[in-house]
Amino acid sequence: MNLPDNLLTFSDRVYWLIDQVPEGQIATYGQIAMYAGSPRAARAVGNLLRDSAFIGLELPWHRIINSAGGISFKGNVDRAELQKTLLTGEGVEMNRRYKCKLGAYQWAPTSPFWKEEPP
DNA sequence: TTAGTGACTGCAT
DNA sequence: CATGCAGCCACTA
Repeated sequence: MNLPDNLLTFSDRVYWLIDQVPEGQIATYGQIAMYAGSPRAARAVGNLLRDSAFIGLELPWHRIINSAGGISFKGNVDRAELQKTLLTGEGVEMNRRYKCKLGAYQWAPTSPFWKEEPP
């Protein structure tokens, strides 16, 4: 599969994919990793997402959650609270343990590049 | 080239 | 359910 110049690297695809997730929907780290072409790089996706904030990229970072349907911000309470607030504001219902029903909001790629299968 | 890092995951307890 | 843990991986210094 031929990828466009702006999606040649893993990180490029990760950022691009995350940017595709629409309001009111969510995706897991593992899901992003899979569509980016490295099924077992969920942890790396988390790292990239953390870096994106430092770099200054504007992404819907709050729409990415873990495989359990919860927020993965054990270390930063403020950030976790913000993520919960943002998601709730978009209609994604979360319980007081920062978890939501994955199946009810999970996103699926619509791009011609990943709709059928990962690159 | 190598070793360390961590917004992850699946499975066992 | 909630914890613990080993395996995994792109990045970086």
